[in-house]
Amino acid sequence: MANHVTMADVAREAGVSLMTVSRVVNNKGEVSEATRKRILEVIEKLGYRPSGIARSLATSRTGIIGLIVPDISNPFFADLAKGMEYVAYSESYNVFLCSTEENPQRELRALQSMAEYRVDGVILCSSRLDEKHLVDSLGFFYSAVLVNRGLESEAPSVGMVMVDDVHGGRIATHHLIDEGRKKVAFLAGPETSHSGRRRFKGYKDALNETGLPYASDLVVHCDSNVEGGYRAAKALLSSHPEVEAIFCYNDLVAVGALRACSEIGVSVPDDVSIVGFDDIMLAGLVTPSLTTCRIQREEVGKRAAEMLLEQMGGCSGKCETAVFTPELVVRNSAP
Amino acid sequence: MANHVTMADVAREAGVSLMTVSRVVNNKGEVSEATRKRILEVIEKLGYRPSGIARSLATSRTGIIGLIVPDISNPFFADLAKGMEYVAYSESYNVFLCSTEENPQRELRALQSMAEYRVDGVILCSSRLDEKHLVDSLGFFYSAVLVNRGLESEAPSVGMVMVDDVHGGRIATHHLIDEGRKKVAFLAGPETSHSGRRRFKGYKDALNETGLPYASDLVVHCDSNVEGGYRAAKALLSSHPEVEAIFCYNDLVAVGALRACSEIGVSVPDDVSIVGFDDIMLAGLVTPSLTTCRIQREEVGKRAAEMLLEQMGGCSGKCETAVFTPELVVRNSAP
DNA sequence: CTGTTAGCGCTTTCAA
DNA sequence: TTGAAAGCGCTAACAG
Repeated sequence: MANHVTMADVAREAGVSLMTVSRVVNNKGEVSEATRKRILEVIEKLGYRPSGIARSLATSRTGIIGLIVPDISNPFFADLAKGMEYVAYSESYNVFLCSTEENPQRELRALQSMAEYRVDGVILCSSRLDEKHLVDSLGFFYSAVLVNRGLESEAPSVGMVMVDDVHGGRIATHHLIDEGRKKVAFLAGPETSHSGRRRFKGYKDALNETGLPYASDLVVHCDSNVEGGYRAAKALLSSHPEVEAIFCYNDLVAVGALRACSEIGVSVPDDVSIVGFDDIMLAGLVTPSLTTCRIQREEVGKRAAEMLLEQMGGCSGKCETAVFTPELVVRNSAP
Repeated sequence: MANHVTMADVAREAGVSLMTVSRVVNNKGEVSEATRKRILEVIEKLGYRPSGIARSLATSRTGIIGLIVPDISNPFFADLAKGMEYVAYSESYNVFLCSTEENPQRELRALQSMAEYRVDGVILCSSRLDEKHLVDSLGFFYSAVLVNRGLESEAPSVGMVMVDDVHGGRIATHHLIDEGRKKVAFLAGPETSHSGRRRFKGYKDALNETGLPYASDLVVHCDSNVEGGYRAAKALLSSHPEVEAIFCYNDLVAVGALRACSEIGVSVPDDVSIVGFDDIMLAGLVTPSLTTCRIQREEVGKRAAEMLLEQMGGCSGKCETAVFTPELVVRNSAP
């Protein structure tokens, strides 16, 4: 059962004014020890809980940071969230997390409801929205940080934490080519993914730099999970058995590709070598273990939170950008 | 930049009263087409967003459901959250997710902040709180559903969704014993875990039923993740090399045990066989693949949300309990 | 040290 | 079909 005890009830019961109770509740201003103690007792006795809603309305501060991710069951985002929450909690903010199932509609709705709820700031990860919707939505927040999603237009007080996906795509693809593989495919993840596009650019750059031809039918979009990678790899390998290597959008997709290979009797890394992206825990656990591009996910999350807190703290003008560089982790799927 | 456009601004600009704007915003009550259109235009032009805070204060409804889990990076809870959110969103509730890092203090804080924010209902998963703190905290909510955590005392309007862990522990342990293993250890997970205690009961029941002796030094607590399982298994196997089988608190722990075995040259399942719990995706992906007890996680999440919505809907008295029965999935780690 | 007076932005009566 | 008044529970800014 919920409580309907209000501050007024406490004040009446304790025989003081609202303000005195408020001071005690917020540890603000001078209150004599005697009354403080009495009020505390009444609060306890009545089971009073202050209303965050009312307080927020009065102060126009919620103490809440919104965090929006495409899919919380992707360890990449779960780890990011962990880093971000760590910082937020240590500054006594609470975190309002929404997972949008890779669905731009849901993303829009999450953004909207956070705007309506007047969160103090929002961290938006790997947004799948187009530039216009994104900029419009961001306009409703005092401060915001974008993770892994650039902005073409100038947006005021929007921080950015980026991963150098182009670089990641390059080194991953180069690694495959250095092994002597000529036919390198790319399982590109969701079409809406901006990091996917940048990884694709890195992939193409590497092909160019080594004089290998680019073949658009070796690039296949897929869902950003094991199932998506499995399906895409199966289709790809059956229509293009000449493929010698696959660069995957992320580790989940790569694990799916691994399964597909094992199922159709293609040996990894002998017949086909595979590189993933992210270096989630799973990457080191599958057989063969996955060569991948490591991203310091918790650090990315922490940095995003710090940036947001700085922004909320004051100087709202500055629009910082932090960049994390992925590094290649060589394991057995592409030695 | 945030907006400070209020309903009053819209009313003034449109030359109508507050109420008329409110009616348009909420699609409630009769408003002439002409004024409705005009108001909508002004809203668009001014970039007005209603304040959820103010609305909640006036209506004492937030449209938010709180979800608290010990660790969102555990796929078990991520999947649960997915199922739960699916139902919540389809009823146009928003979900406020908090991950407590297995820390009872943080759990208490999450509960408290959700109570202060007057969420319409809360779903609390695998609570690590003791009975008293738990019952006290629950008292602040209109409605609540507990997942995977029983309550000894009677609590009004608290629904429960349980997994039959005792059964799971029994069948897992029996499976190991049926293979001919006599020395069966249990990696028990966190001491604070209630499902761990129930799985332990199942484990002991199975030993009893087959006349095997129970040895307390074959039961080791550990963190609920791969690292925890790895460490515990390593310690266990070095002090008790006679162990022939390990039942693990969950799949993450089991995967850690798998790694430990492989590292110290113990073959699974030849020397030691291993059974996990949950059947997360990872279970089918590691080598050897994991025998485990499957829990229909998304279904559990959905059921919890449905139960909460029913409770919020009306008849606050009834205190339902749903039980899900885990089933054994036999793979290679314990054939 | 304590209390009073105004709101915060919205919705809920009730009236026009 | 529209509006005015009151209040949701709290805090800011002054008084005393």
